Amino acid sequence: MMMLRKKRQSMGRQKIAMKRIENEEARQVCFSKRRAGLFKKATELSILCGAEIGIVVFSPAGKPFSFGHPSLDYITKRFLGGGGGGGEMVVAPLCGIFVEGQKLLQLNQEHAGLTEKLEEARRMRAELEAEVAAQRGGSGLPCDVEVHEMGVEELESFQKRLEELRRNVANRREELEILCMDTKVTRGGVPPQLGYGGGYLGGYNGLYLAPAPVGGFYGHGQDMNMGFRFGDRWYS
Amino acid sequence: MMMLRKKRQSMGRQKIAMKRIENEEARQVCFSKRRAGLFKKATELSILCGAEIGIVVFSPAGKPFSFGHPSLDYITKRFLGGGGGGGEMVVAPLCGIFVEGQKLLQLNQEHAGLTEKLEEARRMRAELEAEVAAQRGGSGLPCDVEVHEMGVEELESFQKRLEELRRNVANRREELEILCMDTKVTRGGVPPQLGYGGGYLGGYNGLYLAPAPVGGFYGHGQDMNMGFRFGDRWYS
DNA sequence: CGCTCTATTTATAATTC
DNA sequence: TGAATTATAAATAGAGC
Repeated sequence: MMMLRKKRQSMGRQKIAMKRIENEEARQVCFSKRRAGLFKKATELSILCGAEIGIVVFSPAGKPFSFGHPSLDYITKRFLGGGGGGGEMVVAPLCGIFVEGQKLLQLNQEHAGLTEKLEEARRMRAELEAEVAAQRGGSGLPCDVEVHEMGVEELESFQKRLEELRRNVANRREELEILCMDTKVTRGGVPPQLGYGGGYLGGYNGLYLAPAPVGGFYGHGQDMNMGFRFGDRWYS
Repeated sequence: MMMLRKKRQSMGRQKIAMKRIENEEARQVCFSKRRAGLFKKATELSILCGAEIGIVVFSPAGKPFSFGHPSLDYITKRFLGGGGGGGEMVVAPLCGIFVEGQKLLQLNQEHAGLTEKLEEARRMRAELEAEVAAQRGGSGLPCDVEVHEMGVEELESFQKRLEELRRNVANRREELEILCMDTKVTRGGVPPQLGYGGGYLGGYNGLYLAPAPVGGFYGHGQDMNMGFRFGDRWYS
């Protein structure tokens, strides 16, 4: 028998022409994805090769985004100062950023610190949540291994607790029998605190989450010359 | 006889770890390729989406490279002008102050928001910690109230567990007695597999937070933070 | 939007010249 | 270095939630 292949769920990635995407929505979507991709590439480059990178991007809607490793400020200063190997001082293009960065450095750092702490707190929370869920789910009883590790005193007190519990269980059964189960009462379902059975495992780091760039247009740009300096030369 | 041409001429692209490439030559090669790739991506982004991009990169050897569309200069001015569209700001100082004010405002708001979130996360964490502690402290056994809420089936299975546990406890006692306690053995610690009850939930993929490459390169940097501004926020 | 999924296109690590 | 080649890892277009 043939394996009945599921109907194609997508046509897969299609090749696209290297020209401005006319559809506005598609263009915005593409921009978001590719900006993320670009920043990721930059991150990788800096990590893998120890390169220092600064990027500034204006979205089609005119919203500014930037990336910097170690920081835009640093890159700016370095660029201004003429950098190490290059020797020659590249003039003022980024000096404004430099000035700005100088004064904002402190706040930025503080901000970065806060973000980090937030991350950590959240991670911790997820872990704890999972732990709670695990204990609850496992009926809360210590497993055999744990019992096997106990010392005499621990065993003793543990035994007492067990006795107590047994009494409780017995009582409860009696109670239930008396009630004669003509009512499906109580026990709505899972206690609310439990939430998700498995615990949150969140895979994605929402690092790139961002407020939607909404903004006016500004009419210029498409046909201005593009190029890049490569070593000592300019390419276009 | 067929010419078995199958012999692999290369192993193809191999996956590489996201960490600094130690081999200097390989690092340089990788840098060249990836810088080209980065600039190409930037070009595509600007063409496809009409975005305006400026990039500055320092090679691991300290050589500066830059990319700009329409030009680095333009990007710089625009960035300085805070999206004014005109990009005509000529007087750096004034411009800097202006931009700074704008950003300060943004950052301050952001700061406030983050602080709030941090606090909330901490509160949540404390709560969960308390919960965990409570369960732990109670030797992990469900308390009376919980037993009192159980339904018949639950009670039944719970009873079974209790029986099992009792057996374990008994066994353990025997074991201990046999050992005659002339050796303080066992109880070393927690068996490795047990680890922390919850297990690792790693939701975090350090993609963009990668530990700085420890670039002893330019003699600075270890403690600088990497990050980028995305819309209104700074990410690190 | 922002995230997912899938099928493809691209980017590139490894290798050779 | 630099320019191919090759096989595989990654990015991402398109469509859906």
